[in-house]
Formats: sequence, C-alpha cells, structure tokens
Amino acid sequence: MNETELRNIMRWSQYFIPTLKETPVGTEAVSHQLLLRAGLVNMLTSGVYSYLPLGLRVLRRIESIIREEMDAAGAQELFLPCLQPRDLWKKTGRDQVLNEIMIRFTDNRGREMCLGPTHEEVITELVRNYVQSYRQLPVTLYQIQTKFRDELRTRFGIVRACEFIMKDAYSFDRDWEGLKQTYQRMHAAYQNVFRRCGVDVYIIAADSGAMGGDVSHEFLAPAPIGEDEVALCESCGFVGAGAMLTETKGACPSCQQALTRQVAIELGHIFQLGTKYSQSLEALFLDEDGQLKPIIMGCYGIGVSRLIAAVIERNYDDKGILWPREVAPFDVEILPLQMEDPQVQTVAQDLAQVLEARGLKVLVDDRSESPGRKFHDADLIGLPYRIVIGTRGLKEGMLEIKERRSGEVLKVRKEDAASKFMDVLHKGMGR
RNA sequence: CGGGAAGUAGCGCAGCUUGGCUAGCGCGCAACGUUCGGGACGUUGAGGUCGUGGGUUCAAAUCCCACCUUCCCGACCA
Repeated sequence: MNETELRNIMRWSQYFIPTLKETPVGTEAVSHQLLLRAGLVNMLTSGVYSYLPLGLRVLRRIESIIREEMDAAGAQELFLPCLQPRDLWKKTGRDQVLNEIMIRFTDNRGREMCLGPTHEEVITELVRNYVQSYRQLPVTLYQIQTKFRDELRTRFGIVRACEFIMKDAYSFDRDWEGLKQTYQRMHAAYQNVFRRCGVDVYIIAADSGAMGGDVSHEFLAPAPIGEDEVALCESCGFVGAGAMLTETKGACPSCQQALTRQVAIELGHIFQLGTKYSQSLEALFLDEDGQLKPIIMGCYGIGVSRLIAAVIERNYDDKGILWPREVAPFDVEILPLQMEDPQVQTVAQDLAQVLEARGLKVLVDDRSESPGRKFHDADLIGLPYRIVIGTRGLKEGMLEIKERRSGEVLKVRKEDAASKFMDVLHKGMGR
C-alpha cells in the first residue's frame, strides 16, 4: 500500500504485535496466556510486566472509562508521587503494618524512602496543608498510578504483581453524612465502570483490613484466577464473602438454604475511613461552629491492570480474546487477504480511510501472510469486528463483515461497506 | 516464608536413567522459488556461556554440592 495515503492507519506490518502461536510455559490462567499470546504484555521478572502497544491501548481505554465515571461522580484527577519518605508512614504507624510489602531503601542522601504501596498518607498530608475550613469541603481526588508491593508470591501474571496500576480516590468530607453521600456516588460509579468493561461483579460488605475504618465494600468478579471466595444463595440471592464464609459453614444466613461457593477476584474496594488518617496526620478543619475537627475521609480503589485480566477471563473463547467494544484496542480489523492483488489493497485502503474519518480506530493486517494465519491472529487479538476483503469476494463486488463474538457474517457490496458497517455498530448484525 | 515442579536457540520441547563423535527436533527468523478464503510447501541459511558457580572424571547437558530464577499449592494480601 501507498505509504503516504496510509500514514494515519495502523498497519499490522508496521505495528509491534508479537503474537505467539503456542501457549507460553508456566502459565495457568487463561487471561495470563492470552495476554502473552496476543502480544499485550511481557514479563520482565516475576510480578513485573511491560505493556506492549496493544496492551497499552486496552489499558488506556479502561483508564478513560474510569476517568469518565470518576469525573462524573465529582472527583478530580491529580498525580501523586510514588517515591515517598518513610517518615510519613511512621506517623500513621503503617510502616509497621505494611512492613512486609513495602519496597524500602535508603537513597544516596541517606534518606529513608519507600515506593508507595498505596497513597493515604501522601494525599492526607497534601490535603491537610491546603484545607483549613469547612468551606473547602467536600473534595474528592483521584489518580491512576503505579503501586509497588513486594509480594512474596505473585500470581497469574498481572493479577497479583509487585508493580501494578491502581486507580485510587480519596474523599474528604466535613461530616459522616457527607461521606455517606460521597460513598454512594463512588459506589454507583464503580458499578458503571465494571459494567462498561464487560465484567460482572458481586458487591459485598467486607473487612477493612489494614486500611482501617468501619464500612467497606468489595467488588468481586467471579473468575478462576480469583484469590477470594464468595458464597451465593440461589434461592434468595444472598451474596457473602470474607469472615462470613467461615462463620456460616454453608447455610444461607437469611433463608438457611445451602450456599454455592464461587472463586472471585477483587477488582475494587471502597472504604469509609472516617478519621483514621486525618487524626494521626492532623488533617483538621475549622467547622462552622468554630470547632477544629478531623476531616472525614473515604478511599476507593480499583485494580486497573488486574481489571484487564478480569475482562479477558470473562470474554474469551477457544480461539482468543473477545474484547468488549468499549475496551477493545481497535474498533475493527480490516483483512486484505491477498496483498499482491492491487484491487484488494485499494479497497482495504479506501475503507480504512473512510472508517477512520468517521472516528473509528482501524487496524489493517497488511502483512504478506497466508489467509489462515491472518484469521488466526485476528481471532487471537479479538477485535470486536473484522472486515475481510478477498479476491474471491471482490469478483462479485462483495466483502464480509464478521462479528468476533458471535461469528456472524454479513456480506455487503463494497461500495456500501462503510455505511453498512456503521449500521452494524449502531444496530448490531441483525438484518 | 513452608510444600511441589521446572530451567537446553526468540517460543514449545527431546536428549539426562546407563557420562563419550561437531547438542538435536518443531515453530518462528533470513534468502530464493512455488503458493494464497482458516496457522501452505521446497531448497539454502543464521541463531546455543545446555540457569550460575564449584566438584568428580581422560571426558559432563548428563553424576555430586551450593546458589540463582520461574511456575503451581499453601500462609499472607489495601
């Protein structure tokens, strides 16, 4: 194809998509295998992964869903440092609590530092310096950041890693009533995020663990790669997890029926922290009544990189990934089957241009590979739609739109292809 | 951190029990030719500190010791 004309179109031959034909050794989880086979991530060492171009695209799309929902819930994005002084952690006592997972070192100036495993201390320290009055509350701040945890045992690729990406939000309210409202908004935003990413979650009142606080909810997605377990009651719909599992020993607390257990992965956790951090770090504000009070805090986390794995666990078949539309790295893949056929090239090129002009992200597999290999790779990387252009179809002036998930094929005239495809996007494959 | 398994070419593996010619196979990679609608074929070729260090031996991928790394189960996990 012509270099200049295709400069804006992603061409597979120029793009870094190192797909693997065989399942990599030492991988158990389907998502881990597909992440590697589809060329989305690469392991540097145990628990430390690189995101390759295709994987980064998925990551960015998930991040943008999260940003939209966080912004809509009234949160504001900022960016905190992951390089942190350990003194700050000593003030809350959490340098001891998180002792085993904190990556710590002394820098060349002799300062005791750590790589942040989470950011309550940093954000509270920040906010206490700026917020003095109830008039400045409430405020909710969030970031999408790399976290570092020295996990003794990493698991399932990016599911439990030593370096991973988290969205963490922190809310600051003047009273508990305000916190509860903020908490509800975040709760709803979380449901939107997971729904848009194509994963189902159970929401469960949970233990707060080392985060502290009273009320917390976990967002758990059923998946074999999970490290948690939920108990489901099929007769009354009760869902539980955590300590409740050992306490009940199999009988539903509300209707006494037998419970079904399901392994699940924790994707999100939200907490009503209260004053745990504002007290110890003296994040105080002057209230309307003239009293100096600790800010009422909440915190809200989503394991972003882990969410990618969960999306795959929920959306794959024996041939590869089935990306939900909102998180797919591209909207559509165009497959010109015979690169030596100028007409096939021209049609592919024109169609790619038109679809890009309509705002779609298009990947063209312009490699001089056999059709079989192109089909297999297309299935593997799992873009929602594929448009196949071949010599055979073009003789009749036709090409094919195929939906990856259903396998349904729609044959369309080549001059109608762009508009038909836009129809498919809006109305589905049905006639 | 306890228990188990595994490290040989970019990927997947054989060879090790019973030490012995120049360490092999498949995929992938490079070149040429024939192919081209579901992982095509032929010919030629490149690519290796056999995880690392020590030991035994005339001789070590192979036997012995130590260590490193990775994966799985468990403990742990905001």
